[in-house]
Amino acid sequence: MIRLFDSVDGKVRDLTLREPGHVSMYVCGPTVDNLPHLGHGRFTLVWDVARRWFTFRGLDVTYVSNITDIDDKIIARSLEEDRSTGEVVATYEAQWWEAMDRLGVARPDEAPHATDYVPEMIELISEFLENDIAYVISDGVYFDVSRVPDYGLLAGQPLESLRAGARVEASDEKRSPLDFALWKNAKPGEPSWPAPFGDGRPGWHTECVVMSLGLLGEGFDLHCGGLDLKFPHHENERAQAVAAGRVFSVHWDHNGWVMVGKEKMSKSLGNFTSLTHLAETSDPRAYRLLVLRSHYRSPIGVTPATIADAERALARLDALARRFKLPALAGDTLEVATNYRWVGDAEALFDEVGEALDNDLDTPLAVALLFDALAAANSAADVGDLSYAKQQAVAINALFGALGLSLHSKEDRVDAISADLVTRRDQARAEKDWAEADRLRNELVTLGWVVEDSSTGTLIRRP
RNA sequence: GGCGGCGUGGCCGAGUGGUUAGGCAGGGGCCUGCAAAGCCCCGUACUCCGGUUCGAAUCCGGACGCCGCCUCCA
Repeated sequence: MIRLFDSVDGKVRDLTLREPGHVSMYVCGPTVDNLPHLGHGRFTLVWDVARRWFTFRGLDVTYVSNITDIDDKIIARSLEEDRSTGEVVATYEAQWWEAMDRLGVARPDEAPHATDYVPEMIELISEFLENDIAYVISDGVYFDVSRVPDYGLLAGQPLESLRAGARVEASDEKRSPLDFALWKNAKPGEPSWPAPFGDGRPGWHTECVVMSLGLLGEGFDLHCGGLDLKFPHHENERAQAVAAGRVFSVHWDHNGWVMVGKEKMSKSLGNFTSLTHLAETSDPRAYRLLVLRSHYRSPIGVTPATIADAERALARLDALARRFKLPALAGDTLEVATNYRWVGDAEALFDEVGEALDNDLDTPLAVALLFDALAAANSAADVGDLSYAKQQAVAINALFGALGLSLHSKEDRVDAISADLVTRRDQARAEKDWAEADRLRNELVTLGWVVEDSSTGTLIRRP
């Protein structure tokens, strides 16, 4: 049984499923108004890992994650870049998927776009207006949060204390500063859709309710996203579902921030590093390993230093893959445990790692166990127990694959000149001509190779 | 003001009331012609002050410091 933290009560509990054997999860996706940043990377990695693990365990996962393609920021961006919102969206959505591919984040089963659900949103808003749950003011339609008795459930505070601390000015026409826009009236030149309550565009909080319920149905299992979405975004989504008399997600969970120094990385602070930049300057797997090494709800610092640290750790994993000629796993296909044979200590390792991951996705413990196993595998191989070593190595590879981390064992293509140097070096070594052997090694190093000796002679690879 | 989180060895980062987290870096050793890769050993940490306890980094209380949410944000 998989246990997961629930943001509503702050407790870890069994992930109960609507349909046994099937997990329906909705992950709030990005607004494509700019390059994806490290914070996006974290949430996509965290929930990709969750999805992969559930799948590995044999659950049938339906993973839905939206693309917000209409929003104030997108409009602002189109003015800034002097091109249509459609072009802005196309550009940044393409960047988004490219970044996801580089991180090895598997594509969602469904990636709905907000603009494809406008009619459904209009229908919902109309329903709220009819029931006096929403009201019209000069700039649009607003949701009356006082109509939801347990508003504040996710915030962990009753409506009154939320209202007391509200930073938004209550001086406008809203009944409460916490009331939020369901529909924003179009200003000249802005993209808009016709609606009975005036041409305009949907507010952010409405799209996810409509899309999640539309694609996953009532009472879907898990709704997650970054911690910053917990309130007010998720609170407001839920409020709408409740007001509409629909059963919303049963389980909520949120991942922690990416920190920049002591501050949270965020759009408003403008302190973000793009995933595009990260991919250009490091092995994208390093970020995944970094994410795996900390708990998903803890804040993590993603800096050149921590990324480099992870890259060095990765080198040890890759060395294992080379040593045992392990196939690269993960990538687009989600691994499933039943495709492997778990016997002896491999089974024990799977049990231990599985227990860790089933317990609120304790990836740091899982990674620690896998590194222990790595040492054991190398150690066994060092003393000649190759069958045990290989068995462990295969299991380690499979389990990292289950978490979406692929170990690289691929051999680099060796050009004729380098191959010749290798041959000559092996010859020199056989003749114990160390001076010549070292000279040839230096030549290979100059050509950019890492040179290692093995029982079968000189091995070269790219760093 | 309300609500929530955090403070661990050089760095990153886990953690259960009492026996090793793990990674990176560093030191020593083994292996190696020398390296590289690999293996083994080492630091004996837990903001401070009280308390509970045979025993607390881990539970309780307090202090200090930091961060976040109550606008937009993954």
